[in-house]
Amino acid sequence: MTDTMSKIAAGLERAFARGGFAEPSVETLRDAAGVSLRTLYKYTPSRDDMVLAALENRHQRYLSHVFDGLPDNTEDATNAILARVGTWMAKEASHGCLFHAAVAADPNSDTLRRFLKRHKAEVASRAAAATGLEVAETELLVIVEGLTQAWPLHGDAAVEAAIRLAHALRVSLG
Amino acid sequence: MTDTMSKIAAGLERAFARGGFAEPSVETLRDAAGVSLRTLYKYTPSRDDMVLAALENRHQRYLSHVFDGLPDNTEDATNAILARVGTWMAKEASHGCLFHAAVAADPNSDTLRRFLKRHKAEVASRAAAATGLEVAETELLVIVEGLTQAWPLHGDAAVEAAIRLAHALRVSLG
DNA sequence: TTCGGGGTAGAGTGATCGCTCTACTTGCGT
DNA sequence: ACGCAAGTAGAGCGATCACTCTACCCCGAA
Repeated sequence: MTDTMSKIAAGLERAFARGGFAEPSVETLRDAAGVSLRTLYKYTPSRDDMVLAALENRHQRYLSHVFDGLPDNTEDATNAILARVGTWMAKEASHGCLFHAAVAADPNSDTLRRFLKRHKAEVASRAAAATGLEVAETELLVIVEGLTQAWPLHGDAAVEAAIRLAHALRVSLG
Repeated sequence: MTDTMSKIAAGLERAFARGGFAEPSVETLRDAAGVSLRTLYKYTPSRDDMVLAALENRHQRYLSHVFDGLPDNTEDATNAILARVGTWMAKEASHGCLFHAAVAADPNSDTLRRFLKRHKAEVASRAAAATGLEVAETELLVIVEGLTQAWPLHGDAAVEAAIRLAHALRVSLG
């Protein structure tokens, strides 16, 4: 990945996160990317490609933020993951999950739906491994997704509720 | 609400549910509503009003589907609510929550954000009352939201995971 | 010194969009 | 019988959109 490409991807992610996927015109995206229209189209030959580039950037940054350097103890790791999802929402995603937003804006795109599925599957699998809750991966996904959607409405109270839910789940598994 | 208005609202809801909020043109919406362009604009004077009319219709139908005629026993009611969310997803919302989709398509609209908040607050409050879990309303919202988001990825396995989570929550509350 | 790859600036194009307007029809109360 | 409210059909308008194209600049290697 060239320097120009990563600069473009970061700018596109910022623009779509701010304005959603429907509204920003290609000119707005160009300004956010900080390159000329010709260069933007060279690296991302259509607006749809710009969306994909932004999501790829988002995917890597999200995984990094939530899963890098977790504590070894599985219960500590569980609480850390949920708290980090909260800080991610606060700093980056006050409007909600960007992948769901992309699918919502164009629900009939198979490419976007596959991208969403891949992203969530990797999140769930990494969370299951770090928390030691592999036998309840779907429950874990429900908690993380629920927290992501409830955070815009309840803020940190949603984080605490998610942590209590995860604790109850762990207890119920013995 | 006149006959024409409810026919329009039902058609608009169908059109936005199928195509998302960004893509369908007003001509497509007119076809879905089954009226002339002039009549459509008489009842919903702008495309934004068409979105609001569709969401209002959705709100009523969703509450009806999930909460009408629940069993009295709180544990049965809990399972029934989560199962009904699953059947709702299967029949009506295979692309995800329509309210989140609307906000995602236009994340800077205060009107839409307020609408989303009102909808989710009413869902959470009705769920808390029916399940007897008023002290854990936020946890309940996390479960319902998590189920809604996880269903497109895992189908009925998400419903079962949500039911297990709700059970663990009830046990942990004593 | 020259030349080519990779960048900028920005005008232009055809299509599509939200929305309005004119002209006509239909059904009902008096 | 008549008038009016409420509907249909669809052409037209101005703005905006995604995308292309021309013309130019800069810099490092041969």
